[in-house]
Amino acid sequence: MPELPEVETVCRVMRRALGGKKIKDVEIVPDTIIFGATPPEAFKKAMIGRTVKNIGRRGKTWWIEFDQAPTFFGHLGMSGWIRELGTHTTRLKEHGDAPLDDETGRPRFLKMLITATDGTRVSFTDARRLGRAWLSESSEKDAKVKKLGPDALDDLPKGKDFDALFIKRHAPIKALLMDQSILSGIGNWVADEVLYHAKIAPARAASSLSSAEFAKLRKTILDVLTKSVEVNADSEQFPKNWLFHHRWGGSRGADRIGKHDIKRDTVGGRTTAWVPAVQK
DNA sequence: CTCAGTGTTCAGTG
DNA sequence: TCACTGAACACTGA
Repeated sequence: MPELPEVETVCRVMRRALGGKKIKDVEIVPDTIIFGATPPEAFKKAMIGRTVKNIGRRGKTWWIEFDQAPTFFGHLGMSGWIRELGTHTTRLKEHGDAPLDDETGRPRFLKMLITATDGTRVSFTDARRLGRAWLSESSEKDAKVKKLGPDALDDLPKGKDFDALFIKRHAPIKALLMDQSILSGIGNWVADEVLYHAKIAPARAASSLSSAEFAKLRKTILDVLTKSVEVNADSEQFPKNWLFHHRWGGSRGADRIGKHDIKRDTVGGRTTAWVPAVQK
């Protein structure tokens, strides 16, 4: 269930597994929800025999660029995951990754399997089928990528440019942080984590933030994203003082962080964990 | 059996 | 048209 840190992590996995390699085979499990109207043959034609030139990402959307157009794009939705087969992964459940099927030895919920000429295999799994995959000429021309705001980690606006993204908006700051057309990559848990450390209540109208709060917010976005990418989005390695460790622990709202109560509300249409004693 | 869930999109409202 | 809200989507696991 990926946000920017998880997507960046799987991009690094793909880079290591497939970078510079030629694709020998692509298997598609037909699924008109995930692949839309594009037939399996079109994906195979675009990828088999091609050499991987670059793995790219903007927000939660990623792509594999070859020595020849088109480029293959993907979005992991709520439950998609990518892994290199034959390697260990320690984060199966928390990332919605799929265990191996006992009978076939292949991942459950397999949607796509890419094999390089050296035998390396990379799988794309998605239990809930909210993920998407498509072909497009290039990342510069792709309609979906064009709609994304700047990447929240690699291209975060500075100073007044950052403030300007929010300052005239009256929606809750959390809802705007999760709006992919403003900044791309922040989802539900990152937004909660960031607002907790920035000491800003999630339901605050964006326009009510002071310039000092905007500065704090920007720095906190960078800190949370940088740290979580640094540990390959492995939440067990997130700092002890992160809200993440508590957010799903007590779903009845009885959970505490330090000496403060964690409250659960719906903000921006999503379950929100926050700490009223800290966030104002 | 019921419900929540690390996301996006679209219909409806003002 | 824009800003915003809430429901729908699909399916597993608790």
